Amino acid sequence: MERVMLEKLFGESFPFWSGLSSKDKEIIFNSSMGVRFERGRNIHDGRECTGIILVRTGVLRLYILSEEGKEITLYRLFPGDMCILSASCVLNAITFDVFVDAEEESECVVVGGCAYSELAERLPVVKIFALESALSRFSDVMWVMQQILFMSMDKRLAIFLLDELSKSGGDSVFLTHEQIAKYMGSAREVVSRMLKYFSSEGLVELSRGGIKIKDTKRLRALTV
Amino acid sequence: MERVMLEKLFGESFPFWSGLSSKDKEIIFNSSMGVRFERGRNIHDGRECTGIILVRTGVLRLYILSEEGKEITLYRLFPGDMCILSASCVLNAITFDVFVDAEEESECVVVGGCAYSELAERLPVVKIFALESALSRFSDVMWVMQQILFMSMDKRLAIFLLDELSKSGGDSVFLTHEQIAKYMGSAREVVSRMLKYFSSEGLVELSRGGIKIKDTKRLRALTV
DNA sequence: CCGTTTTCGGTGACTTCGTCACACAAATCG
DNA sequence: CGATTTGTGTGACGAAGTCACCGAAAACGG
Repeated sequence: MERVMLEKLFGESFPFWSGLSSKDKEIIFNSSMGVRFERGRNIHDGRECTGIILVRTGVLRLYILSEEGKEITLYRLFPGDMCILSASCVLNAITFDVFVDAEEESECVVVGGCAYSELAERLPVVKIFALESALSRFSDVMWVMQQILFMSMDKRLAIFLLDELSKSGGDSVFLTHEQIAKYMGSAREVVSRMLKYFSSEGLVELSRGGIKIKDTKRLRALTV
Repeated sequence: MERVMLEKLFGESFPFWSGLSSKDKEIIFNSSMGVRFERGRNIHDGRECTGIILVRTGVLRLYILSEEGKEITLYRLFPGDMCILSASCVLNAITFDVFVDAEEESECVVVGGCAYSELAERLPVVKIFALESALSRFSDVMWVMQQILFMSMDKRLAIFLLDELSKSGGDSVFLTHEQIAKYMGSAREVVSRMLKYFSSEGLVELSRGGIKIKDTKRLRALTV
């Protein structure tokens, strides 16, 4: 990856970047590398400190994993997003394991956790940025948990579909029931059944691998 | 509250305390006050910035609340513990609402959020301490969530009872089924039923307001 | 092109957990 | 000592997750 491109990326991702000495920038540069992850590939499994991941293209998914293999998706990362929870050595206050997969083929830049950590110990702004980033993810996770724990399935699915719709822009959501279930922390059968109900009510139209939203208004009414 | 006592409390609670100037200490002193909360009283409801709460005696309970009134206990605070999530103005990265109740009559010292915030903006160590404290609570909360989302009721209840037992020291847990259900994010009936099952298996002995643990070994076997 | 394999979705039976309604006994209090 | 509050027991039910299995659509490999 070219230096100029990294410089730009870091400038956009790290608010403290412009304040760094060129020596410190060098430390970050030297421990960074561009990586391409193929679709489905596991990137981080909670054990070692993978480092800070900056997403340039594609989609990453963060999740927690039970002993029986059940996954709960915490959130997804899109181009421009940063994954701080994969840098466990920077955040030693974090003691639970998160897993990160590439949902789509993804190009990322990974900043070595140790290099970042070294800077963070010397420069408070660097440390504070990492902590605040992680903390704002805390809020995201709480939102997910409140959804799972407090809301009924129909409401959650309606919220999910409308949210996907607003992200993509079109009138269809191209995800399998299996994927939706994973993102929502539910089971495929449950999603299928609910979607079938939505379809019977004329809210959506189903096809293999895609859901066409027919009645946004009534779907939105479910979300309140 | 006397100055000497506060000085001691802050010294034990804030690792940065000894490094503060006497002027900064004064800021904290002036915005702190000892408060006594009666049992059952709500202390913080997520709206205003109550400040940092230091528990001297009693028990506080942090929880989230659904629109329908369902509560999920995140964790409890015992003497010596600090509640940082009630200082929302210090942690603007936190966007969800937590509620804090006094579970028992409790004596606390509340440090005004704004005063702390003022210091935190000037002194990185102060800010970093707040962020790291909050982040380590993130880990606690994730542990709770993993319990709720991944574990079966019998396992969770066994874990809970043994945990309470190790806290109190004796051979009995003096909590009502209602309280246990609240702490575990479940329903009273569910806890009652499971306890009755435990009792029928000879693991515990039930009485009004208390549970005597009879067979620690078999109870522990349930937790694996 | 066709046959095989993989992926995706549908379905019924069952389990677990939470909810609701109510009943009753122990504790508390005026 | 009677009335109220608090703690617990219980059955019926509902929502969601699990399991087993099936068939159709898509992808793949000769």
